Parts: sequence; structure tokens; C-alpha cells
Amino acid sequence: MKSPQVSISDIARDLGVAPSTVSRALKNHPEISRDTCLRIQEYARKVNYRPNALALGLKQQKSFTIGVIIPEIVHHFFSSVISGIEDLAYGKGYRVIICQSNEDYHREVINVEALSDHRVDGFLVSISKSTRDNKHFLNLSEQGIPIVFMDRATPEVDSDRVLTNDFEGARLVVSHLLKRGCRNIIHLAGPQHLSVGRERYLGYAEALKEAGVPLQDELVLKCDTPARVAQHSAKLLNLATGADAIFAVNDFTAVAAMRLLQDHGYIIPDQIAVAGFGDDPIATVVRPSLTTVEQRGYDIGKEAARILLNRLSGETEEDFKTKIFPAFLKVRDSG
Amino acid sequence: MKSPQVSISDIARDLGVAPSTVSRALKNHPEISRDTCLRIQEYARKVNYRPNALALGLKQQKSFTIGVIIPEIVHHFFSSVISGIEDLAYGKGYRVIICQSNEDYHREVINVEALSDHRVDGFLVSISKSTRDNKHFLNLSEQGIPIVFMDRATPEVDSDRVLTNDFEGARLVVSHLLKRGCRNIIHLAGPQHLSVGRERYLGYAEALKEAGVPLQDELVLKCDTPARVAQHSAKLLNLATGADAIFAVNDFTAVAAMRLLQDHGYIIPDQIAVAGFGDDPIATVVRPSLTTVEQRGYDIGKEAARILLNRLSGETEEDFKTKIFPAFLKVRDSG
DNA sequence: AAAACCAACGCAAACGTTTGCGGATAAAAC
DNA sequence: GTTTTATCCGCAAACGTTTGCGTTGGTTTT
Repeated sequence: MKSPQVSISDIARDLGVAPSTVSRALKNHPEISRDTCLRIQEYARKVNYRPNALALGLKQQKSFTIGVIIPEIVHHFFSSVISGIEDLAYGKGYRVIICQSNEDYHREVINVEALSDHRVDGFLVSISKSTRDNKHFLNLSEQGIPIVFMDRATPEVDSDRVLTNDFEGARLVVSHLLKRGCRNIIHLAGPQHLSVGRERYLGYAEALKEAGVPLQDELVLKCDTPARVAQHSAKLLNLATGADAIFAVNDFTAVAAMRLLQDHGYIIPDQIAVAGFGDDPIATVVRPSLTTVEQRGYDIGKEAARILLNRLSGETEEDFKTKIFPAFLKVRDSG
Repeated sequence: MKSPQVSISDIARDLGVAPSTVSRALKNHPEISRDTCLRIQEYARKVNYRPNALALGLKQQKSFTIGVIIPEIVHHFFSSVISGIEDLAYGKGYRVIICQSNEDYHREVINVEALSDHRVDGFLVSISKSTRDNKHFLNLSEQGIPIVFMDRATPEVDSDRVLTNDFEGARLVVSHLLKRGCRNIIHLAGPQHLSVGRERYLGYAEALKEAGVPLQDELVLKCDTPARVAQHSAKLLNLATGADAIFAVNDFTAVAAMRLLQDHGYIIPDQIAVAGFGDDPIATVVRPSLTTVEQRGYDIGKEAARILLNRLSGETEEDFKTKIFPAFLKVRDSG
């Protein structure tokens, strides 16, 4: 029953040639005769020879593997990102190792080390919320291992980035709410040390400014998960009495807020409008359906992988670039 | 800027000892003196030595990596499974390489080969819907590489399995619908060559039998995605006129059906009840909230990884086992 | 017929580890 | 003062590849 993997040496022994000949024959090296090539290739197929990627990686100092670190795979946005990465990478002969940080800094560091141990050729990273120190990423840069940040980036590390136009997306959706007549718009904000949270807040502020509506600091609440909505429910309900709209930094927080308000008798969007960010599938399924901003995870992943692979193949030698995907407003029933 | 990874030989050279001494010192081998051990370990830490997992894997014929093949990562169930796998595997020093088959047989085969090339120590698999031929899995078995199937299994391959009690779950939810007074229950069924689809259908049939309600073949529709719901919308709407409930093989299909009916004026659950399977987050967010069956992806993933790692460590030598997680009915507002 | 050449293949080192075995030094036993 | 024993360490092979260079034969030049 056990038939272990066959190696090049096995083939060489069976066919009475040298391992080097087998190696060359398998890649149609011109210095091997047509006959020998065919004979070896046929035999290799027969015994189902498969090259050992570990040995190959060791020899060539290149593992043809890229490491991905994301906060949480269960979020639709991130799983879309992964799909994009995989579709591109696998097409070019690269494998992908995925790690989750679970929004935990320490785990993120562990992940970097583990992937580094496996000699991944490059990194695709979405930084965890709790990460304040970026030394682990700087280390990689020093070693010449390329990183491309996706969606969540830090200015501390000089590298490529692929982002959504968070600022513009937030500005668009808040402008929309203002045009609808809303004047007291609550913002459920994300962490301000990450570009995502910061830019969306700034877009919110810009929209208000453009409309000549003063920014009220007390309407900005640091609250970016359903859990935090539950935690701050009293405060949020209190705020809501004087508000006519909510703009949340992501869709699940928006939906959680919507639920909370509905449970307390609010009619949405008549009494209070709600908007999110990301266009999660949840947005179309919730009632009323959620107004939000489209954020194309699949495309972001694919583009990030493309940039990384270009660097790895040495085609890109220029300075680091930041690719920003446009944000599109998705007006639905909630606001 | 470029400071390449340091190897054991580098340390040996710098410290004037042999590589073997360094190797042993790093793992506190008793034959190395306390002094040398400390000196080497300190230096290793200083230069940030990290073992090369490729070399290690090559030498020990063990990569400490497990391969995961799932249909689509964007489904909450599967991403939960992955989280469970990772949490267990990383804790025991194993890495995880994830591949998506996208429900495509050919891609599944490619994935098996790719992971096999990387000499993963074992496989965790949820079979793609379009897979009819299981030769690629049988090959692995022949080579003595352990597989644990999760959720979707095939009887053709002798291996460990971790499943939900699909039969019982379906029986429970259909019984519930019957108790509610429904008599003409449509079943949106999954593919019958996979245990999941088959068992859920059988549970549906069993519940009807127990209640003395005859099974009407024309009420069973092969339809297990929102896309298929859209595709079969006319037929479904036609069926619905004479039905009082729908039991769908999964939650997104249930929700899609619910939407379709609602768009055509149906009041749910008054005119027609709807139930799904899986307890996707979508179930709690949709209105009316969806009655469904809980299916613990995280636990399934964790258990599957546990079983696989036990086999890898040689602790398990017995026959293959099938672990079946109980199914719990989640009664909500839709039926 | 010696020199030069070419086609086809083998040798051996290298990638970074681990590990069995043997060797050196020094202390302990006789 | 020789032998034993223990302690500490180095040599070299091996894992599966790739690749520069060397080695065969045999064919073509002059």
C-alpha cells in the first residue's frame, strides 16, 4: 500500500543514467538527446514523478511561495482578497500560505516569523488593529523581502500598497446622506492609527465641511464591531435621539447599529438613516438594504499579488507605489 | 539594507566551531558543554538566526505543513473551518497551506498535486461538488499520506471523516415544520453524490415518513445556490403556489428563495415557511430571521486537524473513524 | 593522420540541516 | 605510568535538486 514519492535519483537508478541527466531531460535541455529525453519523461510519467518543492526551494533559494497575513478570514472582504490572490498566484506557479492574526499583534509577529522560516518569497499583509510597532515588517524589508500592504497599511514601512480610496468613499456616502437632508450624522469610527479608519473619518469630515455643516466631535464614536456596538448601546441610543443618520466604518457595524435602533422602535431610514462601508453581502440581505461603499476585495488581492510577483521576478525595480482603487457609492434603502 | 538570512554554517564560521556543534547547541544537546551552548545560543539570538524550514523538511522528510483544500473560502462555514484548523495546527507547530477548488474538479486535482509537491504531511479536504472521480485522493492514500475529510466526504476513499449529523439536522428541522402544520414542504436539495446533499435529503424524507406525510418527488428540486434559485425561479414560484414550506440545503439558498417569494408578495412565514441549514451569520440578519440548523465549522475544523495531527504523530494506528457532530435546531422567525 | 570539434552524458559541489560515528583531550582508575 | 572512562566536539553523509565543468566517444577539419 505504501509507495513513497519517487525521486530523480530513483529514476536515474532504474534507467541506468545519472541524476543530472534525468534533471536535464525533464526540462528538455538541448544537451540531452531526443531519445533519452523521451525515454526519461515517459518513465517519469509512468511512476508519477513529482519534483520535491522543498529541495527545489533549498537549491534555488526561492520557494515560489508567498505568505499572506490577514486579520480574520471570516470577513467577506478578506476572504475575497484571498481569492484574488490565489487566482493570480496559482496561475503563475506560486503557492500561498495564509495566516490569520486575529487582530492580535503578538500573533502577527509569530506569523511573520513562521512564514519567514518557510522562506516565503514575499509577503501580502493587512495589518492587525492592535499593531502599533512595525519592527517585524521593517525586519523583512531589511532582509530585502518584499511586502505589499493591502487595505490596511502603515506609513512606517516603505513598501507597495494597494488600497481603496477610503477618503473618497466616505466623502461620497456622507455627502449622499447630507443631500438627503441629514445634518446630525453619527460616525462610528475605526482605529485612527490605521489608514482605513483615519481616511474614512477624514472623508466624513470633508463631506461635512463641503456642505457647510460643522463637525460635532461628540457625534464621533470609536466603535467598529458589532461587539462594541452592544457595549456602547446606551451611549449610542442616547446619541441617536439627536441624530438623523449614522455612518459606520464597516457594514457589520452599520448593521449592528441598525438592529439596535430597530429594536428600540426606530424606523429606518425615515427617522434615522444608516450607511456602512464595504458592500458586504450582508448589505443586500438586511432589511432595509444597506447603503454602503463598494470595496472590491477580489481586485485588491489580485492587484497586490500582481505587484508582488512583479517585484519577485525583478521586473519592478522602481520606487514603491501605492495603487488606490476607486470607491463607488451603493445607494440602497437604508439611507 | 540587504542582510540575508543567517545559516548554521554562518554561525559556525563566526564562532570557530563546527556546524554540527551549532545545531546541537541550539537544541541543548547534552553532549555540548554548558558554556558553548550559551555562547552559541546568545550569538544566534543576536544575529536573529531562524532555522530554514525547507532544509529541515528535506532532511527530516517531514514538512510540518498540512494542506487544506476547500471549495470556497468566502463561505462563512468554510472560513470558520479554516479558523479552527489554524488555531489547532499553529499551536502544535504546524503550518497550513490553503487551496480553493472553486467547486471545480480539475482545480481540485491541481491543488492535490501542488500540495503534494510541497510535501505536506497530510490533507484536510472538503470535496468539490463537481468531483466524481476520486483517484487523486486514492493516490494519496496509496502513498500513505493521511487525509481527513471535512463535511463533504466520499465513501470511495477510506479515511477519517469529520461531519455534521446532516441526517438528524434535516430531520429535526423538517419535523419542526411539520409540527407547525406544514404538509407540502419543498426541498431545495444539494448534489446527491455528496454525503451532505444525500443525508439532508434522507433526513427530510425520514421526517415526512415519521409524520405519515407522503413524500412528493415533484417537491424536491435540485437547487443549492442563489444562482440556481434565480435560474429556477419560475418553476419555484409555480411550486410555491401549492406549498406551505421550503427546506433548503443551505442558508444562502434559503435566503435567496425567501427573497424571491417576498418579492412576489408572499408573507413569510404566514403563507410559506422557510428553513435553511448551516446557521450562517446571514440567518440572524435577514428578516424574518431564518430558522436553520447549527453547523459548527470552527469545531469541525479543529477536530479534523486534531485527528490528522494524531495520525501524523503516530499516536493513532487504528482504523479510520468518522466523527459526527450533533446538529442543533435553531428556530427563528421564518418558520 | 593529427588536430579540432561537437554531441551526449557523468561527476561533484552546493543549498541548510541533522546525526551516527569517530577523535581528541583530560581526568580517573589500576 | 599505562589503561580506562568520560566529556566535548568535528567529520561526513544524507535529504532531492540544479549546474558548471569534465569526460567520453565519434565526426569533421586540415
